[in-house]
Amino acid sequence: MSAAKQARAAKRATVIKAMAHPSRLLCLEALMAGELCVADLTSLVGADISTVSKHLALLRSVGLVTIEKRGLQVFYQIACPCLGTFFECMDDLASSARSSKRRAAARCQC
Amino acid sequence: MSAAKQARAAKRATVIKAMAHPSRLLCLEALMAGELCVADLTSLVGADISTVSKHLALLRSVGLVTIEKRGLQVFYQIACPCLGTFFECMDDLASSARSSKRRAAARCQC
DNA sequence: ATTATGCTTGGCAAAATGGCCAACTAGGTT
DNA sequence: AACCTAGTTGGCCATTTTGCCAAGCATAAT
Repeated sequence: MSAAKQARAAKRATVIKAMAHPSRLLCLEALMAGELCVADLTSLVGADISTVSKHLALLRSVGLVTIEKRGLQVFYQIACPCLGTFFECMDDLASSARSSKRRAAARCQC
Repeated sequence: MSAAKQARAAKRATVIKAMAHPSRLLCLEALMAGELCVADLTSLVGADISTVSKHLALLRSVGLVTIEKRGLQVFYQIACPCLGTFFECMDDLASSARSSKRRAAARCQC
């Protein structure tokens, strides 16, 4: 029983950890408007292309994005359309951190 | 423009990173059924109480939970009711990782 | 065939995280 | 006052994460 819950928590953590980085969130956000290749995402993030490639590989390994190779390029695409709503909810939390219970709850309208 | 997006991504990452650990997810999940004190959560997680206390402090620092002190105990409470839906979505992703785009998208119904 | 382009992978150093023990604080009890 | 009881905080070490460079790989162009 508890073992099953811990296993589930571990799986969830794997996916959530994959999102838990500014560069990776930036990529996810950009991809929500449509697919982009690695070069596009690299200029967006502003890091070395190898770094961005590894970030994307991580997102892909947990299923948050999928790829499609066309010619020399690799296009990354969002696999989970629900992220938008969730991100807005995170924004609300971020701006009401450490506030009273009532205020935080009021802001969260998911 | 891009600076604003990066700032937003950083804030989001702070909140999401706070969730990105099995023990913290276990706590959040348990708290969704109602408030619990640190001792309760500690036996649930199965780690040292000091470790759990630090996990909870982190969740609180980003506004995911709030506290209420009563007597000697500190009761932790969920601040963001939307987490349930999101977690289910993560479960779907976790079980369809590395699958084709079509399958992954089909499973995500958020 | 050679070269170029787009991306991935290996390796390494710096930084951040996680977990335990020990020490401390705040609120109750005797 | 002395003593519990419930949590928090500091310190330390082990592990993980992050990011750059260099090297490798696959596809396309010349």
